[in-house]
Amino acid sequence: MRIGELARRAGVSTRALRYYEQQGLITARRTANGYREYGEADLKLVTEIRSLLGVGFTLEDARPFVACLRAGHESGGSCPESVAVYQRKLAEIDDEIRTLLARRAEVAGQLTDACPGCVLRKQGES
Amino acid sequence: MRIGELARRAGVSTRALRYYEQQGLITARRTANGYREYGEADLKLVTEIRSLLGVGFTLEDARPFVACLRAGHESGGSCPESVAVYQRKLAEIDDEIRTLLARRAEVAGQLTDACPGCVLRKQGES
DNA sequence: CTTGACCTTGTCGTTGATGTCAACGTTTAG
DNA sequence: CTAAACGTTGACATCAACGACAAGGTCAAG
Repeated sequence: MRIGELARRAGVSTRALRYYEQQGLITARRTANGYREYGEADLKLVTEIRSLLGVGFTLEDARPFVACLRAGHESGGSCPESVAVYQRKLAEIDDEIRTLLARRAEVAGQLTDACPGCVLRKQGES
Repeated sequence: MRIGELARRAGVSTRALRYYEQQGLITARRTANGYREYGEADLKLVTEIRSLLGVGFTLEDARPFVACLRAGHESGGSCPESVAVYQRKLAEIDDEIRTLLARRAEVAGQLTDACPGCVLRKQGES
C-alpha cells in the first residue's frame, strides 16, 4: 500500500507519516517510481505510535515500542525498554497531577480572596 | 528606576520586561537619552504578572489583572474580568487534571498488561 | 581617554508535531 | 490528450515566552 492508503487506514496525515520516517520511527520500501510502499506491519507500527501519542507520549518515548514491535513482539510494550518508559511516564504524569492540584488550590484560594462566594459551588450553595 | 533595577527587583530578565511592554502589559516613560524609566507601581505590575505566570496563567490571561491594578485597585484579582479569568482557569485546570487522571489509568493499565507486577508498589509488595 | 556597566532596537533560535505551501513528477480514468 | 488524483522533496509557519546574540549609543569612574 502507498502512503495515502496507509494514512487513511491509520487515521493520520501523509505529512505525519513522512515525519515519522524522518525521525527514524518507520521506514518504507520504494517502488521504481520512488513511491513509498508499506505493508500491514507498518500499519501496526503507526497505530502503536498514534496510541502512544494519544496518551501524551512523545515520538521519542515511542521509539522503544516501535523497536519492540519490529523485533517481532506482538505488543510494543512487552520489552524492558518500553516498560522503563511506561514507568518514567507514570512518574511524570504523577508529577504533573501534583503540580496541577497545587495550582488549583492556589488559584481557588486567590479567587476566594478576590471574590468570596464565587467558588465552592460544588456540593451546595446555602 | 531603570530597566536593570526593575529586573533585579522583580527577579526577571530585562528581555522579559521588554517583551511585556511589547505585548502591551506594561509601559515605560522614557528619559532624554531614550532609557526606560519605571516607578514603584510598575514593580507591582511585574510582580503580579510573575505571580500569575507562576501558576500557569498566560500573559494574555494576565491582562485583566494588570488593567485592574492600573485602574487603582489594590488587588489585580478584584475586578470582574479578573474573576472571570480565575473561573475559566479553574475549569481549565480541572479539565487537565481529569485528562491526566484518565491517562494515568490508561498507562498504568497497559503497563500492567505488559509487565504484571511492575506497577502497584505503592502500599506494599506482599 | 578608556574601560566597563549600563541602555537601545532588531533578529534569529528554542520545543514538538505537524499544517500548508511550492514546484514538480506519475499514474489513471475518460 | 488531458485533467484529476496521486506521489516526491523542501522549506516556511504555528504556539509562548522568552534566551542569546549583534551592533551600536550613553554615562560614570579612574
